[in-house]
Amino acid sequence: MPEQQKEPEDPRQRDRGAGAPTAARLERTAAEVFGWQELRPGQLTAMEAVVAGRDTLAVMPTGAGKSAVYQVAALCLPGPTVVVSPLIALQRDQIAGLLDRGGPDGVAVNSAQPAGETAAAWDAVRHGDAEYLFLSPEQLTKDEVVERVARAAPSLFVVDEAQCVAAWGHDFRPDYLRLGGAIERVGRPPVLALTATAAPPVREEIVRRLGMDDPALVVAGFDRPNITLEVERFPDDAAKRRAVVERAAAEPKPGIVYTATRRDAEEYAAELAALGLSAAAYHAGLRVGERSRVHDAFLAGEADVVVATSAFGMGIDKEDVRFVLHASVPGSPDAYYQEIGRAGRDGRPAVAVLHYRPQDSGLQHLFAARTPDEETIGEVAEHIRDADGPVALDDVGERADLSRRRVTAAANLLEEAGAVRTDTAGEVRAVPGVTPGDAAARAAEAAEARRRLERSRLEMMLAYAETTGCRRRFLLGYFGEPYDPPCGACDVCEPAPSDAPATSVTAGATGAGSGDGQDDPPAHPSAAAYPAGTAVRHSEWGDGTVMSEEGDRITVLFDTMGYRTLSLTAVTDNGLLTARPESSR
DNA sequence: CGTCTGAGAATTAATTCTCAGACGGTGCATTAAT
Repeated sequence: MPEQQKEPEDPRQRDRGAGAPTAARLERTAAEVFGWQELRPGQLTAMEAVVAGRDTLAVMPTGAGKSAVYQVAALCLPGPTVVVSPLIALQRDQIAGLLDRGGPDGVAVNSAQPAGETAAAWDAVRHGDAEYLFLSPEQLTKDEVVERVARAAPSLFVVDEAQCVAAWGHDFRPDYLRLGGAIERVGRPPVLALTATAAPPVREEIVRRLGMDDPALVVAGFDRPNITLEVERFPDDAAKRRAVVERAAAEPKPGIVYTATRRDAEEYAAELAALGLSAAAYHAGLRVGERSRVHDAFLAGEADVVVATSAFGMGIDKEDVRFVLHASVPGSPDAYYQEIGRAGRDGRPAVAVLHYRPQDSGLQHLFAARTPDEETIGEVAEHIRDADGPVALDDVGERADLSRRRVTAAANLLEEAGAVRTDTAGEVRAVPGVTPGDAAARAAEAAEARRRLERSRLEMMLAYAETTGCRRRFLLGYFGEPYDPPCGACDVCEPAPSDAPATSVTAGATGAGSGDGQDDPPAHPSAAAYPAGTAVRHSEWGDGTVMSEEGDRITVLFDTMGYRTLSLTAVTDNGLLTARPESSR
């Protein structure tokens, strides 16, 4: 597999005296303890940074390669390693994987295991018998847990599936946004954040929320050239449903079909089963037993197709998934790339097909529009002020009669708005001079900015569905990776045989002038003025950064407005955009 | 934002239509009732 690697950190890092011996030690550990004879370049780079004591953000597309980074690095550091993982099932898999490979012991602390097991886990941590301690972010909101972890003096703090910080932290699982505080409280060990998919603003948010200091960024193998990208557009629902079912039946197995609702998952699964396929639905409304049965059957190769909501995905460590179909458009390119990334991990051909009907974006629009109500934020602000000193969020929740989740989400927003601070004991207090009314208004403004970003992500997803350019270029551009089309593996660069007239020739494939109008337009003179990464200021939308360029259009991520695609002609004609020095950020 | 559902109306007796309201995704931890 082609492995691309970026090291924006100081290249001199490699030449430091300890560099080479560290690499050798890491490689030896990987081979002797885990049986990995070879490390990929990205893996080794990330391990070296971690062992050198540096905060590190690693963006790597496959599950197996990511875990190896902390598993090996941990053994070259003195104390235990804390691994924050979003799903208890994922923690179990990791611990079982360590056991299978004869690696060091891992233990977990969570609500789903018997008290005896938790007690044994803490014993193992206290006696230095556990190299890895797996926790959910929620566990780290408990003083008792934080104190026990701090006493164990961890030498590394890992946040696995770190995209959850940005994707779930704002509403669904707000304790993700409080991990930075927890890291401080357990002694501020070096932080390693791992994710398969993170666009630049998501990376920035992970770094900021976790309080990472001058982190090394390792991005490896972002493109997945063996996955063919297609979009099929449908005006009506019935035709779309037929196409999804037919495609799922026709493609080589196994595969995944993603739906927007639980109900759709059930219906598509039933239709496929009626055709004689081994198909099962998977969503969060199923009983735990049924979920693990479907999950296990898929991994064991006993199921042809799993039809699922977004609940199915993390922890699907299966190499030979041949297709990922979307029966509805997801809410962002981030979610889409994450989901199609489960196809073709073995490097063999796979296909990702988005079945697009514009009305389907309505549901995603709703999700992106939801925002915490100002009244709740105001109430929380008042209770924090009335406490007249540091107060635990649990107590605020009790007094305000609000769920812990809502209180935490509100407190996070208030903190972002500068109206509340969290102290070293994890308790919150009001910032003097800010009235609860002001606080709520500022927090609501922060929430509104967030909502705009979510909506613009959805717009980018719809733009992907409607683009007339290379789809790979579009997606990779969104993730900050320049790409020169044609890719030869999307429906734009290489139309499917059925709708490609024999005479049509891919633009640029031959020098012969057929005059078919496919020639690229001449580059706009000012395109060069705004390469990806350029910091710009818009007269109306404020500061932003150019994310990608395509033809005469550039896509800019504005700090408070989200993603916007601009016509360069309009930009230059009206003087809308000025470059600004990077340092003004 | 879009779709489904159920109540009630209208209307060629058992369907058809309309309209208001509900609902839609992701998981942890904790608690209460068996």
